[in-house]
Amino acid sequence: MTVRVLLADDEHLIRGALAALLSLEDDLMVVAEAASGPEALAMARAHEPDVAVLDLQMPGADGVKVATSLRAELPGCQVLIVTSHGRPGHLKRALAAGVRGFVPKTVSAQRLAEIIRTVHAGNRYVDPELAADAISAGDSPLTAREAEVLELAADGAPVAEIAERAALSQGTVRNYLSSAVSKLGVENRHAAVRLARERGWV
Amino acid sequence: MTVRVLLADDEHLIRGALAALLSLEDDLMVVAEAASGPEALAMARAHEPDVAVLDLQMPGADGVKVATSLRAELPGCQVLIVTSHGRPGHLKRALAAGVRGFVPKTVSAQRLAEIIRTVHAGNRYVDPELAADAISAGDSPLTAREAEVLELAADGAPVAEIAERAALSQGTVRNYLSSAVSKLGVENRHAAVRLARERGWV
DNA sequence: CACTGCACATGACAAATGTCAGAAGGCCTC
DNA sequence: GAGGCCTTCTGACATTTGTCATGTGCAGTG
Repeated sequence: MTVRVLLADDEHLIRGALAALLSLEDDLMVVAEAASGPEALAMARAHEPDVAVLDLQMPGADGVKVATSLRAELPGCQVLIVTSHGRPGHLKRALAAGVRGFVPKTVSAQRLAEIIRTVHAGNRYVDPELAADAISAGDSPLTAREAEVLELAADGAPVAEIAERAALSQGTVRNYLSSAVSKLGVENRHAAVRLARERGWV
Repeated sequence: MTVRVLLADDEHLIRGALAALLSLEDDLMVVAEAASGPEALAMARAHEPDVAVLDLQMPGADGVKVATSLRAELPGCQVLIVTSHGRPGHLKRALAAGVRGFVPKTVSAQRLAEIIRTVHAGNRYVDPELAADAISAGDSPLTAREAEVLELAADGAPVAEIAERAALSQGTVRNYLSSAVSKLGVENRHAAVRLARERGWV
């Protein structure tokens, strides 16, 4: 019984190479490839794969978003996320979206093939190191608004702009920013943004 | 006549897949693989490849640094850089370091194989799109100090800290920051940092 | 040699930001 | 229903920035 696989990654080089390698496995068959989030969805609808191997960062819609949609449209399709930069928060989001596997690109193709089988069998697989990171990073100490404001502050926008975009008063924005900064124990909001990014909290 | 290739990329999955694909070509032989900058150098010394295919972002030392060292130690080895995120400035730095080829990971393995041959033959190859970006991005308008200060400002450090680390007075730091901001035509230093990053000027 | 551009500085002012106290309404929980 | 936490606001204050004018010294260039 062969496992029908959908491969989505925006880097042609990697996608092609991966497809070739996975095809060497007798029980795996790459039935579709995609280079963007929306394309991955379309391909999934057209080919109904057993397992979707998605890159976390893709143009259009990221792996987690695609996974969420897939979950709703093709419940029989298991999702496995592959990523280069494993931020702890992403793992949490991915798991919440019903993703069954989460691995860094540092694994070998051999291992990936095994993991695809694991996931296809209905089991979960999370890279132990990423899992450890996620646990040690813990939950976000930020409230919903704090995170929202921090996100709007991400591109260096002044408070006035953040306030406008969030439909809040400037004072409120500064308060949220201030409390986020103190919760994260950093110097200023820009460092806060970076830290929250690293931890995957925004 | 076969081309002896060194492959360096920190992502095992990609490296392995690439090695497999390139090995399908009759005239290419992957003689060594590395997962970090220093390792790439060591492997190059040991195996003296004809062409080194380096990922731009690797732990230890990035592709351009490795290229610089290789240039000095193994003049016969041509360097080809492969990257996911092609920032215009990187291309310039790479070319200055004597790199013969620069391509994004969105090319196919087929194309990559051709480009390896091109580079091995002593010719240069730069992805047209990246080249266009680099040209349109132009040269950095920043002076050496401005760039230096901007870099120190990158992690959201306050002026006082930047001043200390650069051994400058706070006023001077603010002046540099201010002139960088106005040269880049952005709102504040944080946006300046982001823009300079994007353009590869820092 | 005068001119230009860069490095570096000071001082002063305006604007943005960070911090704090306080206060009101909403929601949840014991 | 009292207490706790979140959201939202205001006002006041200290600190940090951004901006500008202005100065010196040094290197390179026509």
